[in-house]
Amino acid sequence: MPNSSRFAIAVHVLTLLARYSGQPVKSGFLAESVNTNPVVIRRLLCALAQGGLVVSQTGAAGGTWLARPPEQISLWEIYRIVELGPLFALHRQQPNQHCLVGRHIEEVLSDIQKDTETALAQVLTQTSVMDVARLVGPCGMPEAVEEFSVIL
Amino acid sequence: MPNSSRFAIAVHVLTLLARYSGQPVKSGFLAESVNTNPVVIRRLLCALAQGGLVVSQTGAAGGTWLARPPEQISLWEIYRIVELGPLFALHRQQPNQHCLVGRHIEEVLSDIQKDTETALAQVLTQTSVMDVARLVGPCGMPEAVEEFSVIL
DNA sequence: CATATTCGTAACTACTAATGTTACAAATGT
DNA sequence: ACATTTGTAACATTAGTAGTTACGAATATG
Repeated sequence: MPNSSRFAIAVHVLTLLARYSGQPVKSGFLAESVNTNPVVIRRLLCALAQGGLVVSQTGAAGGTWLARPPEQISLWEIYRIVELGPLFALHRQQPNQHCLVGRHIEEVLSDIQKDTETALAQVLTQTSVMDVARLVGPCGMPEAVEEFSVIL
Repeated sequence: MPNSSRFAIAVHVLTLLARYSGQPVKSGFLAESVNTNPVVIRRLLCALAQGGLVVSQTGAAGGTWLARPPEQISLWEIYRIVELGPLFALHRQQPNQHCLVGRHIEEVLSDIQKDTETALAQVLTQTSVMDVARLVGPCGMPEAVEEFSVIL
């Protein structure tokens, strides 16, 4: 089973930021929508900030917003930032170097790893955060951040 | 990204079986090449046998061999059998259904999941076990299974 | 038929990664 | 000043992977 759900959460969070663009959104609000702990969200936002996708501000009236227009943020960028490591792992222990297969299998697999990564990149590059925001529902209605906690 | 090295090990093992085709190969021999425990190999072979890629026989002079010519076994088949689950995970907890994004994000991500899986399949389908066996080294030299442990 | 060999599988341990949780310092608007 | 929010450390929990031992079942060979 695949490991982290960070990519899914990151897309979710960035989609929210796109829909509430212009306002600083708080980690607690995002956590409510994702249904997790605010610290989990802040950890993720920290990585996204270092990746240049969002900007955060501390203090009262602080929060996080997109660093760029959502049309210019592709899912591939998000994936690269939050999902460390390749699509499948190579050998944990080095294979037996006295065996012809053991001596060369890692390089062959490494090449295949690169091919799969390229294919994944091609797919994820085609979709932007804005695309996701539109798919989720009609965009442009500037709902207030406050409203949401009321509905909840 | 799946954290397991099962796919790498499976390709390694099947490549060995392709190179020693015709003979039943023992799990202990495969384990020596992979540099792990024979039980780990047998567990993997068990899955590959259920997936129809190999045949095993118990008892003295037993072992495992390919169920089909290696040209007819693609890496995608292997991946599907040993690497359970999609390329990236969705939310662990259900998102907040009172939020528009929370209500629809899973379906959007699920569609993207399918697209990435299709792309991965296209890449991995292009390579067969025979291709890997050839990349690893000159094929066709029917080395005896015995020789290997001597070299070791 | 008896025996040695090998697979299939259960049970247990060790290790690692992901996630949830609490706590608190630093920053910032009012 | 004070309340609020981020950034981050520390720790517990859970799940998945892999290594190991053990043993029954199957099977070739003498």
